[in-house]
Amino acid sequence: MRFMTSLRFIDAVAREKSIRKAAEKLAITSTALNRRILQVEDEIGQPLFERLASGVRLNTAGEIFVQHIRAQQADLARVQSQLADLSGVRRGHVRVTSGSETLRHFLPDVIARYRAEHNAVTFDISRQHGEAAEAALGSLEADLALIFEPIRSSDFQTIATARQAVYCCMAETHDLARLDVIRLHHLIDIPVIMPTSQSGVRQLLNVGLMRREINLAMMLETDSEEFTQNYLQNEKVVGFQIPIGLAKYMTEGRSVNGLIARPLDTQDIPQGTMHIGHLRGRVLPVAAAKFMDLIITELRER
Amino acid sequence: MRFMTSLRFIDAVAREKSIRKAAEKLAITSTALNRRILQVEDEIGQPLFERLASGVRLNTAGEIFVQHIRAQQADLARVQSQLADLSGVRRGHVRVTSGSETLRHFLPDVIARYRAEHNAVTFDISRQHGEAAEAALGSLEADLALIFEPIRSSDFQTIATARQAVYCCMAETHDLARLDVIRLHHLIDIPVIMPTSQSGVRQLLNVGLMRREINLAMMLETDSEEFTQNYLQNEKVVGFQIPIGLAKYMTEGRSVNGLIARPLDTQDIPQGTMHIGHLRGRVLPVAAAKFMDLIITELRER
DNA sequence: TACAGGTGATGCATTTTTTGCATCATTTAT
DNA sequence: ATAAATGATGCAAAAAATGCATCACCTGTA
Repeated sequence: MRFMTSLRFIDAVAREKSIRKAAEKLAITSTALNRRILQVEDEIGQPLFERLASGVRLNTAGEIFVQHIRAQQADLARVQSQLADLSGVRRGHVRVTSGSETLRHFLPDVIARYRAEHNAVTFDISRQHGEAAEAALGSLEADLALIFEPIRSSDFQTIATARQAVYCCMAETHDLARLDVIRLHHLIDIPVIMPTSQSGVRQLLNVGLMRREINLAMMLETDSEEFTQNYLQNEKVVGFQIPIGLAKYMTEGRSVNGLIARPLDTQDIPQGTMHIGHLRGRVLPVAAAKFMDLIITELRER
Repeated sequence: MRFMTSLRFIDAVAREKSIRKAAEKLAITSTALNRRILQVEDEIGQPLFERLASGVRLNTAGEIFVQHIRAQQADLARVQSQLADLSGVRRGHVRVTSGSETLRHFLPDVIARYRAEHNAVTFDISRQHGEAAEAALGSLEADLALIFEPIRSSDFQTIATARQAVYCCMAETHDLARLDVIRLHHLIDIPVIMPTSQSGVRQLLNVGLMRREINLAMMLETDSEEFTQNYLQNEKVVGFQIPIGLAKYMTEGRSVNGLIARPLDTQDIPQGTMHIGHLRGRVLPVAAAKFMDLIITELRER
């Protein structure tokens, strides 16, 4: 898009905080880039960047203007998606940001199902915890976010939610596997793997542990679902997960790959809410909107 | 704004429905304009215009794209206004569309008051009846609309309303001037000037007349407030107006320029509502938003 | 304190893009 | 049939964008 060039360049400089670095990324000389910026600043009637010895930084006007640029880019993407849609091509690009919970089973499933019908649609999945995910929506780097507790910003517009209880996850040979529902006191002196403190699951756990004044034998803290699941197969420890992060049927008590899931009693650990939504006030591209519809449908079936 | 040139050109062609005509208005040759359009169509990947022998016309893709262009232009205007505002200049441009009711006293008053404080703000006032006013908001040709009954589109976001009774307006020497409140049957056989049927006042009148099965002696139908007011001074006829369209103090029974206003009994003619609002989902430029605040304040005082 | 390594800005020649003229192929109204 | 519109296109001229070399400046380091 020729007519977006100058704006795209400004966005790049704002991100790199340096004209020369941005120029390199954009594969042009710093001279050309510098002059484009000077020209736009001239047209706007005021500088957008502060010039520092170490590079440049957006000033207040620049912040406002770059936000406009990003909104414009996002809207252009929506328009292109809509145009592709009406030409019957079903092209498009969807940018999703999510906590780690959905990355293992849920999102791969949903995306595969979506692409089975619209194989010209491409995806961008970024893994970010709640706050960062909301920021990504705000700076228009992502279209959709799946956030598990809590929602901080009022700029996040929730489209659908799903209540999720916390499950304990362990080898099927684990002593606790015999219980149908696990109480917190069962976990005393049992080694556990904890999610990191940014995660929603961890925050729910903290609430319950605090209230009951229970300390768990935390043997390891990680934000990697992959590590946790694999480790559980090797040693008799307990991990935590919500249904959306578990393989299908595990919530029904079946074991998968030697692992089994048991719910924590909701008297001990409250249920959390998974939020699916986007930036308030945005009109999503067709592809993103349709993908969100599918997510919501799938979510209801879980 | 160089980076808006191509988009501005396309908008112009869409409005003129002809490349050559648009080129003339834009003070360039049709060749240059034609090629810019071809270039954008090429980048978009599909045509935006249908080529007819009599000119061009937007196709579906074009409609979508032009709507995007106008949204961009409006948002850029908002950004510029915001930038001017933070530089302390208080520059800006406000485009208001309104029925005729407010053009005689209300808007001139409010604008004068606003410009007394912010004299670098310029205005654009267009007179349009309800439906057309809403369309102007939709195509982003106007920022604000003042509409007196009824609101048709759900895209219109009402920010404030004011109830307005219908008044009879006549020479102070008119027989009916002696009454404090006028009933519909008083008007039988009295010559009246009616607003045109698009106007909200006329529609309120129609409702009451229909219900009471009364026919008025309509001597003239006009959409010109100016004509009506001037004519009332020459002949003993009755015109209709709402308070916002009257000079101050006329609703209190005082005469102004030999004319006097008397309310129609609300049992006969229901009160109407004046709506002030903008296109749903729009973020208004600073100047427009502040001007709307002033309108609302003034409205409450009437 | 001097200096090396980084930053953005600028003059000038070169390349790329845009524009205008002349003209073509079509369609519509007379 | 013909005249008068329309948008498209080849080609040369004008304008704009780019790249190179270099300047002026700041910062951290020896």
